[in-house]
Amino acid sequence: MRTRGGTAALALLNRELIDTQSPSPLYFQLFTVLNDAISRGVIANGSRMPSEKEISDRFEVSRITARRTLAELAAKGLVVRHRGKGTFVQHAYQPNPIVAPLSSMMESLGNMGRDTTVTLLSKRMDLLPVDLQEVFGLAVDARVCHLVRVRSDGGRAFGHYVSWTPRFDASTARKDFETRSRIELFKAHGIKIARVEQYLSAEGASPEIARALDVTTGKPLLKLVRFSYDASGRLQDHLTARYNSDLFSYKMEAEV
Amino acid sequence: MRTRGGTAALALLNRELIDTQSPSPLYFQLFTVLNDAISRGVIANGSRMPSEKEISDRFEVSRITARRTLAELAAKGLVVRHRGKGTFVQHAYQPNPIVAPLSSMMESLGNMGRDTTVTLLSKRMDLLPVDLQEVFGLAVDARVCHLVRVRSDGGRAFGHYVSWTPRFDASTARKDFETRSRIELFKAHGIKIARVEQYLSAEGASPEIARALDVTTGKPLLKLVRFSYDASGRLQDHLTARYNSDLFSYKMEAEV
DNA sequence: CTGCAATGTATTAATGTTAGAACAATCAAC
DNA sequence: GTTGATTGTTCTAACATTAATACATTGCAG
Repeated sequence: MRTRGGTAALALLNRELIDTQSPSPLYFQLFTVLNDAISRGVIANGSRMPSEKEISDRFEVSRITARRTLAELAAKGLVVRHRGKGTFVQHAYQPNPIVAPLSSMMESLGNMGRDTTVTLLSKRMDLLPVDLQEVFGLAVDARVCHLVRVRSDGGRAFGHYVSWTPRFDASTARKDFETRSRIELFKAHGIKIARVEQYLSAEGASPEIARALDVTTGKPLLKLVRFSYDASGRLQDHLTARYNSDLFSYKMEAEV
Repeated sequence: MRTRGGTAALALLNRELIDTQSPSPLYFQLFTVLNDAISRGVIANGSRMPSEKEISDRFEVSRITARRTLAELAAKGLVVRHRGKGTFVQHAYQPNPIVAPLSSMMESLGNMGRDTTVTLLSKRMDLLPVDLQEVFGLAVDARVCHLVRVRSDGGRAFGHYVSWTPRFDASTARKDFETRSRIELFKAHGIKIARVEQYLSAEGASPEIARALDVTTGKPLLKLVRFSYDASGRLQDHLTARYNSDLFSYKMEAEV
């Protein structure tokens, strides 16, 4: 029997990763597994993907399903397929994902010596959503500066930010929100933050955020919610950040 | 026209939350949205759910799909349905989710004055997975103490822990892993942790973990990976924790 | 009781998912 | 060239999802 070099990726694929009982289509579950493996570089660029037969054997699905999975990856441009040869990863992935220190003002520190850029998706003076009206303690008809931004590294968006800041006004130029750091902007508007409170959790990508981060709807994202208060205890800023955890994670170190 | 009190929950439901283009069935996307809202107490216990017609109008789906959504919730026991009356939430949900301080040894502090319990799902001397062999720097055939535990609060599992600890041995009683804190166990085995390194990200629930945490496969979970080193820089413990973020989140406060 | 709103039930139909099977075309190893 | 592995193509078939429509049954307000 010939051993054509084998498929290293195969060893990483496990029947336990998919669920026949889930209402989500099998081909899509498999797509998610392989897509993530490629995005994270677990299956290296240029390497051969498992064949249709290997996938169908390994995961106990029909060849049709295995085929559909690879076809979706090919449609997305992550792999190329050649009759008689096989399926190969073609994806200039980011070798090391961004690892940001988990500090109080992490968003601004997200650079970490990296050349990240911010894009302003939307800037409006808007009514607060119901759940924030209470915490801000403003009039229900108050219009508050509402920003939606995306942070990218090497052309790939990894963070999505939604913020509400009463003291920001319409006067600030769009470009300032893309080029100047958040701390600078706070200073420029006379905002002095004395205390921040942050919550970390996970959330599936809504269709809107999935579009902005170029991921599939429902993909698990790391979610950070930050409340920034001034010395008098008044809420000055509310930020909700969502991160593609294939490209970004928080790191924390401590001496014990 | 009569106004039967209306459905408060309706205001919280947004067309933007579902994606017609997603391969995931619409009824399942809607189920996820409503299930989460009930779990988090956003839709209060005892309150009326939106009717089939309200859901189908609001989300622009057929009544069949809206109906299927409510039927799934009823099958799971979260709501009860009465012909002519409507659908009502019946779920003794946890009023305040656990909010743990994000500190170095957070897992042990997860109690926070709460009465959480640990269940040991599995305890084996096992071969290390490939990706950990390198970081531990042990022989490939070394058998390492491998624990799988679940932490619950009020009968509901919120955290799933997988750990690898070379210095733990077969002698320790199962019960010790459920009753004694991790720090105590480290001490008892002569392990002195000098430095920890932690990474936070998000991950969809695998079928196995979904079962342990009683959530649907693919549900976004908060993931923490911790490396614990001794004074000589040797890795003494590796922990992967996954949290149901409906029930648990990390909190961080800082004076600036 | 009447009328409306809500859930329960049924039918038809278009489309998508999964499986099994057979065969064709391409590539590389021998 | 022969052989085996791989992807491409084409069937059939069972089942699930979603929609549109109609009608029945139950509960409640008036």
